[in-house]
Amino acid sequence: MPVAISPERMPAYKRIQETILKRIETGQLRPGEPVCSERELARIHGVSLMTARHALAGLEREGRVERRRGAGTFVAMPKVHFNKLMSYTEQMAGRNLAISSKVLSLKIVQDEPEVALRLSLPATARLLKLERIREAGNEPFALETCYLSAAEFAGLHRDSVKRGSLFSLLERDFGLEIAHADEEIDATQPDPAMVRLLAIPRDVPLLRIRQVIYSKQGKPSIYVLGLYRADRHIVHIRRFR
Amino acid sequence: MPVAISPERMPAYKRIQETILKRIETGQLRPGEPVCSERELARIHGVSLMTARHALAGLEREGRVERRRGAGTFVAMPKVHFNKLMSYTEQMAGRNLAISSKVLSLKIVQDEPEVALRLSLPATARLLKLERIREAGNEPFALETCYLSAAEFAGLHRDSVKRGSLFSLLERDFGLEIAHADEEIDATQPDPAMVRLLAIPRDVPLLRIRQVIYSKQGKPSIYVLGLYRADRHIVHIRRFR
DNA sequence: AAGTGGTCTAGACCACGGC
DNA sequence: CCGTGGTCTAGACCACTTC
Repeated sequence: MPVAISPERMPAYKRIQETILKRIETGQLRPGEPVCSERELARIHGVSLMTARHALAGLEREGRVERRRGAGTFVAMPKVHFNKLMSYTEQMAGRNLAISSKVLSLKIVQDEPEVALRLSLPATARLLKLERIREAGNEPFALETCYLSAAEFAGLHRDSVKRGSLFSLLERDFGLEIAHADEEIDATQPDPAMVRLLAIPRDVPLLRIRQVIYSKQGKPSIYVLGLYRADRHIVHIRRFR
Repeated sequence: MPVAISPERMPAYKRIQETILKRIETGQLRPGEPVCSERELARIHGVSLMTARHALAGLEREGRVERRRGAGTFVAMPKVHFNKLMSYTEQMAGRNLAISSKVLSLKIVQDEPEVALRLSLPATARLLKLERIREAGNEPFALETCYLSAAEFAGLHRDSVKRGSLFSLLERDFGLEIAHADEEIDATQPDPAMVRLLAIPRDVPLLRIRQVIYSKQGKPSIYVLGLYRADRHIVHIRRFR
């Protein structure tokens, strides 16, 4: 969670946003209920109308609030998070499946130049390669292979990876700020090694998802190759016209 | 394309946006080049600074323009359209493949209640069902089955469907305004009928994409079940943290 | 130093919605 | 009718970038 900056040097419009967000998050303000009007906010916070407007307009852009001319401003209905980048751990948290993962290997490789290129690194760069089996209820569901710059993420050890989510580890220990990921999805027939690893019949196709995960600075930081048994996984996305 | 409202009753900030957009689209203003500053715009259009600001802020939200404090406002780099909803025809337009489609059948069905439910129609509603083979270079690539409310889209005939994109047909002849689509992606083994229809080997998996396409009014209007040979299709999406 | 965008004021009129 | 959000003015100071 981002630490709140001292409210001293925070712009007025942002202060107003935070007080409203706090009231939404604590449940004092429920979805559909009216938020203070622009004029009320201006009076309460001792700012001009334009500033109060700016605050509400920002919240509307973020989808937290809905504005209806002539009627007022209302807390938006709870967000459905579309196209949200989540780790396997996070995705499974919503279900009541006992999810675990098994580290197959964590090593440094230098012979996968095509991956290095995806990460905008020189073809000869040293890469951390992490292979994991994802399981739910002790049944293997997927194989995920992550690649990271060995130079940038030096000090990543098998022990730290074994417990908990890689995302939160990288965010906490390496200050990585994840912004977005570009994904390519197709499907393949499992090869014999995959059939054995995932303990699946030969005729279950695998969803293959290649992710390049970018930091807020726009740097490609992680490359993930995931193979998911297609009879147990569905990808949900929303597209816009 | 939305018809331009008479500029008489158009807000000043919107007029300013349009003049800038026109200069971008005609190539007078190229990506990376500076747009007039707030102060210039205010002077040129005879409006206050806040109004000029409002115009630029809107363009920035839409990703048309990039603002850098202390430096200026610049035309944004050409948009990469992520998570953009496009018909098969539109997707293929970018490639230099001769794409065509063959209508297998267009009929009215009443025995697929699960589809009716996806369209928020009563289970017994009559549905238009359109089955098409998509081909590129005379090679079959995909099977797409579209469902629409027979009541709402009465008058859709085989002849009109045979030429051109279904999307543009519905947008033009039925005033359908498409807003977004929710997709589910997984993969399956082709059954014998699919092997024959697509003329593929048995071991090529199929990407299965189920789309519910919504109108701007929020009504689910089209349901599409697509089966794409996975060795010839990749789905691209962007996810956000 | 000059110019830019970011924040802000203290007002104004309009169009729209609900009562 | 009154209150709401939507647009707009004519200024102001600040932080920042570029030169």
